[in-house]
Amino acid sequence: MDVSFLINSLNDAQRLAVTAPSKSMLILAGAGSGKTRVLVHRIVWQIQVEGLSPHSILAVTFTNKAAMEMRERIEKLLKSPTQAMWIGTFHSLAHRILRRHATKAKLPDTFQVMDSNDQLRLIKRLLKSLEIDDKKWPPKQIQGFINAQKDEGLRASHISDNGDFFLRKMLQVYQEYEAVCNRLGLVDFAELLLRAHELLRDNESLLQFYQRRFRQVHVDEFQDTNTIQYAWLRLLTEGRDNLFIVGDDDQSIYGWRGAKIANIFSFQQHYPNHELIRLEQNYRSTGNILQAANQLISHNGNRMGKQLWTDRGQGELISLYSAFNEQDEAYFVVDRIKQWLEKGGLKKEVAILYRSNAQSRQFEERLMTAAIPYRVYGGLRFFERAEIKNTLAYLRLLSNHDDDPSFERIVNLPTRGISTRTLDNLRDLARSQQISLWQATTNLLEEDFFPTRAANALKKFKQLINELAINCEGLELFEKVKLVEKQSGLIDFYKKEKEDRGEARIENLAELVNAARSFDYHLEENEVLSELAMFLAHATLEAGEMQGADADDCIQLMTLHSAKGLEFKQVFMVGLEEGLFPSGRSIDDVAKLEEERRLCYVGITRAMQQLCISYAESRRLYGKESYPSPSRFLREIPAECVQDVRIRANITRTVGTNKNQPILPLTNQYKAGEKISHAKFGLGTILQTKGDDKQEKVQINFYKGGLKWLILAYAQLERV
DNA sequence: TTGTTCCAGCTTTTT
DNA sequence: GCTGGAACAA
Repeated sequence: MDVSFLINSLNDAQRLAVTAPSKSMLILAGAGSGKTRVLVHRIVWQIQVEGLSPHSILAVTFTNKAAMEMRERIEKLLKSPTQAMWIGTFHSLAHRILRRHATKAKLPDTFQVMDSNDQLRLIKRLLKSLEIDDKKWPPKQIQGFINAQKDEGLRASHISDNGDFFLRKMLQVYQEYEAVCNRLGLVDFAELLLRAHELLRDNESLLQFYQRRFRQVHVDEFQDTNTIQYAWLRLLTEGRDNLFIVGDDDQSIYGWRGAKIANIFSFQQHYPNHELIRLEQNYRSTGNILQAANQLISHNGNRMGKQLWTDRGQGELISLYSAFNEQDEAYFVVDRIKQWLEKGGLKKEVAILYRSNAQSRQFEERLMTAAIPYRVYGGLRFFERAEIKNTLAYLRLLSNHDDDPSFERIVNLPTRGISTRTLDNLRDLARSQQISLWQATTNLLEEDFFPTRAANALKKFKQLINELAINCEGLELFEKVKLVEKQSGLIDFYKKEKEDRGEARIENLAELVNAARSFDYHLEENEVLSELAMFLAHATLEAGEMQGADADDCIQLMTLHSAKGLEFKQVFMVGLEEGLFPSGRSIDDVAKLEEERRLCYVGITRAMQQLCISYAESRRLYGKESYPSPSRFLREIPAECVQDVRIRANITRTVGTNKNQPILPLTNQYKAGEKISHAKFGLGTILQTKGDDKQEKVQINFYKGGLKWLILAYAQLERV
């Protein structure tokens, strides 16, 4: 068979990666170096040349969008459908496995996934019932704590509080939270991964089954994997030498949500036979842009090392604009956009990238007055909208009466006269008897516990849910959704809202019916679940593309984070000021600062033709005027790549020298619960750890000094 | 049960 | 300086 089409279009490094014989591979793929292309061609190569069945291929991504894109590109190249191939996010694959082996995973068949909002609500409720002060133990922090532990593979029972009061409470909530989730059949995002890992770890035969099935495992954006995700990959592949990972340590920007660049280094140890290939030829940007990016990122220590290059010439210089204030900055950017459009450029080729969402407003206002259409990324997503979540809560309650978060959400929505007092009674009983709110309702109604009014209201609610269940029987999925929207009273409820607002909500409800109509899920073997339950899981795992058609030609506004993976001919990177970018919260922490620098690197490398960087000399922030100094990153970009747009700024831009970071000694790993002593702050207990080994940070609760994050390498801690 | 007022908090985001 | 959530009054 002629497979030249698979390799003709590739450069040498890409071809090596695609055609290497089966073994573990690490592809260090720089920005714009054709990483997805390599992944896609590699998979098709394995099928068409190595003769692998699509059935035996596993490909893991981080976002649903990336997974879909990969599947489409493979199908296009392969010219045949790929249903048999497992391509998906870590979470959706974990979910799939858990569905198939729910019992072995100690989950009820009807288990449902809850999103972070539901999780937070559940934790808040838990704190109330445990009578824990949410001032001292903020729910958000507890949520972060629980998720961080799960990301590390730790259950509450694995962690010892060592007598630390603060930590003990955290653990108590964690433990209680685990119990409630188990009782209610609810699984949060981190739990999906942890469960899936435990399932394979503890079931030898099952593990062997999947090891044999997946002859090749591919991972995209490997630098974003966290501990448990990597552990899961290791279970499936270690010793089998069949793990193919693609990543870029310089584009790791998600450390704050558990991603560990160190996994790349670990990979090199755990898979000693692996081959390392660097993709350094860039097909996206001009020479100037790449030179700036290379120079900037060279200020980071602890890199795998990589130099992007292009054979396409230097291109235009990078523009630098020093704005008087944030309004001037927006004015300038929109002015340049007008010029771009006058020269015949398209709106969708232009992106404004900022560090924080709050910065978008200035640009929106100016674009609006200039009557230039734009699109802001990152708002609420479809399945996260209140009206959608409310409808889904009804549907969830139909499929699982014990789903407390859903019960809480809609028991009095639309209002049906159920007071907080009544609800408190329900919660008390549910808590003391370890039953769900639904069961508590049933029990208390039987006992004639409530005064008539409350009792009637509750009966009405129960009756409504039961009736809905009966009426839904035998209906198509979308008819169920329609019926629930109508009979629950939600539609009438939203009709009463302010006109435009209510109308938008009702439109969304109609859209939900459409989503249900077009939802086609082919049940696989072993999957006994109803279509409804699968639809609900789908809604949680894939909160939905942010709305607005891609086809629309408009200016793109987004954070630097959400720009990762995208490219634009004209990029504006705005707000390069100390305290904003790098963020003020990262300035005195080496690891965080390096992540900010990587973020800047990501921003620069989004630009294909023109990059324009700006900063403001004065900026209104949180109601106060501030006078930030220009970002340090500006000094790390070589002067010869840059031109000042106005004679104004006189920041010194020197060709950055490699600040050779001292090689810090490898530090001891601390675990939550360990007691330590610090020269200045005294005694304390470790709460959690974060970051890579040389820049590992620990959160410590000091007996005297309170909560602190310290860098282990500098903190000079001693075990007690 | 709704509307008002007060107050904290304020990077980044996916699943 | 704005927002969302919680506490409170009518």
